[in-house]
Amino acid sequence: MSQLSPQPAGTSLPTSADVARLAGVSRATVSYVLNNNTTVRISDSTRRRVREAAADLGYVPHAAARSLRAGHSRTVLLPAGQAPAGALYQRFLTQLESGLRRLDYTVVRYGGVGQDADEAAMTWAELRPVAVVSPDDLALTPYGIGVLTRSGARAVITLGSQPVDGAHALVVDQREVGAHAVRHLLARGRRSIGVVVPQEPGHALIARPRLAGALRAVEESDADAGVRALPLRYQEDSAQDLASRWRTLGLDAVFAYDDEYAMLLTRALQDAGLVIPGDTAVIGAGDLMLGRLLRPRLSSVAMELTCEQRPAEMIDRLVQNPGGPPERHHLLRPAVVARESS
Amino acid sequence: MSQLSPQPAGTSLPTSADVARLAGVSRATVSYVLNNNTTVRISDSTRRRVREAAADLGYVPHAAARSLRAGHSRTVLLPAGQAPAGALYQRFLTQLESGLRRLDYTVVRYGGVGQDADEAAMTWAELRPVAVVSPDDLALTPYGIGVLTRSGARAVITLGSQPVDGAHALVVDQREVGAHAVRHLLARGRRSIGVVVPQEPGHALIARPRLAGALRAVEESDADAGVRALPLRYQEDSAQDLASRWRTLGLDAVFAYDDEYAMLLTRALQDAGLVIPGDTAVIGAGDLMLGRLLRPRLSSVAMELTCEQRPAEMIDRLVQNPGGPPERHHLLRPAVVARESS
DNA sequence: TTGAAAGCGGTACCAG
DNA sequence: CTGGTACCGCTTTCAA
Repeated sequence: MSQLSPQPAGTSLPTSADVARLAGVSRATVSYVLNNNTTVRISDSTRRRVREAAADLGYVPHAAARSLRAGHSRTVLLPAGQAPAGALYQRFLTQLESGLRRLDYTVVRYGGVGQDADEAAMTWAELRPVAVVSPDDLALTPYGIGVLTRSGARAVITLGSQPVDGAHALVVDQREVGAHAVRHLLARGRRSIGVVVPQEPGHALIARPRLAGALRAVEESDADAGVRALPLRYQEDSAQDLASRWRTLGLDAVFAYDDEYAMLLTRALQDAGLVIPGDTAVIGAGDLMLGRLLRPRLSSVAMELTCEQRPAEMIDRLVQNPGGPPERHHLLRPAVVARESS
Repeated sequence: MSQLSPQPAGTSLPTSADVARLAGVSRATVSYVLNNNTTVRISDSTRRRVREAAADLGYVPHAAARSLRAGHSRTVLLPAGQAPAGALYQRFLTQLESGLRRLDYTVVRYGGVGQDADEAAMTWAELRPVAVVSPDDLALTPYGIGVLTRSGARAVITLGSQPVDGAHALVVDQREVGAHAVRHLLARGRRSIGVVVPQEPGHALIARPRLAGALRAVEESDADAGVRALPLRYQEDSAQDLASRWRTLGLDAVFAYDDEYAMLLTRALQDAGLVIPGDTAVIGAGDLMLGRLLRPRLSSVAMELTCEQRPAEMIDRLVQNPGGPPERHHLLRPAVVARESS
């Protein structure tokens, strides 16, 4: 095995032709050897010579040339939406990414930048990705899906609350989070329920379905209960303002959007002299460790993004076996963790 | 302007030859028109015909073919390290990413997967990136830098605590965070200082330099003070365990690694009957909103990852103007926010 | 078992 | 102003 020695810091990287020349064979042979092509028999001595030549020169194949010739790449595109991703989603993406890397895909993340969804689809298509996982704040259209499909993408997958026709879907249904929270509060006998709606724009895409789910849960219940949206900014003064108006709102419970907003609001309510859960029950979402440190300990809707089949493997399957009917997989598993605050 | 109509869902994406045929011109002309090549004059009528043909066919250029011909791509590689990134770092990467996208680079994030740094460098080199920003948990070696440089990378930039010879560096010196915290505690008259060291492996790369900085700050001071490392897991029982031993440790202050660990530890100390900051001063890092909700309000080392020059623009400059001496830019701006806990 | 050669899709030179 | 054409680096028949 040749040493990885600092090559003559010459001009540019050697090509397979350079390797062939040094090994005294043809470029074809180099390709066979380095790709472990089994359909062709190469003598062991030749193999060794080629390998040594490649190592000596520090040969690195040119991915673009290879995929141009092959007609397809192993690129999976993960466009990041405009919104800064939450921790849960980040973790999911990171896992997906390393899962795909393990299956030997090249993961390309496209940073969100103001582009119309159809423009974006064309930009992505330039890379001829073998699969695309698109978050729903980019609202892929059927036209965009068509472009990507025709560009060679063997799987187009949307990730978010809304499936799109013609694409597979990893469904993250945030409505279920709101519904779980509200059902829990109703079961606890609460009837007048506030639902915090963060005013930070990045949260809108999650807040709206959570509120919708809360509303639906009340409608579906027999109880004579009501839900009210409570705008809140992630700032102490905003929370204090809301807390000071609390008694006039006549609420006996609140689903605080997530644990961070819940902690913010809880503190403000307590400072305003309200007793939790006596006067008002509070539940958050995300089941952060920090919520357990509150007094009373914060109830929360715990969430997991999981799938019976690992998403990376699912994508691999769809890529290897395209043409099937659109698949839907629900990823979000909410579960109420009842603690002291409700 | 032609409509974006659903093309005949035919076989595959058209090539520039198809566009040329439909427009009745040569492939060269198509290339000139679509790239707005200024060195060559094309009649307006031809331009229009080409543009229409391209739109009608839904033509999308093939990025691999283009960069093969060009000999280089506009790909910037952002390998993600093994460790799950913290919120600050995530935000930085996201900003960098969209900054680069705005400058028309294609950002490729490589998910961390168990590879030796030199192997990784060769894998990256296959993509012929124009720049690489490598986090320091991948410990790029001079050999790896050589491979990347010779593969056409016009800027290799390390991101982390340690600059590497031959590469530019965005230095994130976590030691300064520990130093700031400890200097603050010393100024408050504290002399026996604990430093929390999280036991979660993902935090080691940050925790170690923060501890080192804390030690250095004590050494550099005139005070007769000492620092002691306090292993802690991010679990209530671990914090309770530490708190129960607290009095035997004889500490009058603690730098709790970050605000989350600080909140965890604060709660445990208070539950154990200790008074903060009377018995023990506490300071965290990160300046989370939630820390302000604690009683006493949590002091913290606020951090910002900034640079007089936006990192994306800096990379662009290095790419356009390579060959200069290695640059070092310090990104981390720590600043103590003294509240009630210290 | 190996080599020669034809492209993959674009770009850019040079001739017309 | 436009068309023909060589070539970027690699894979893959087809012949030898």
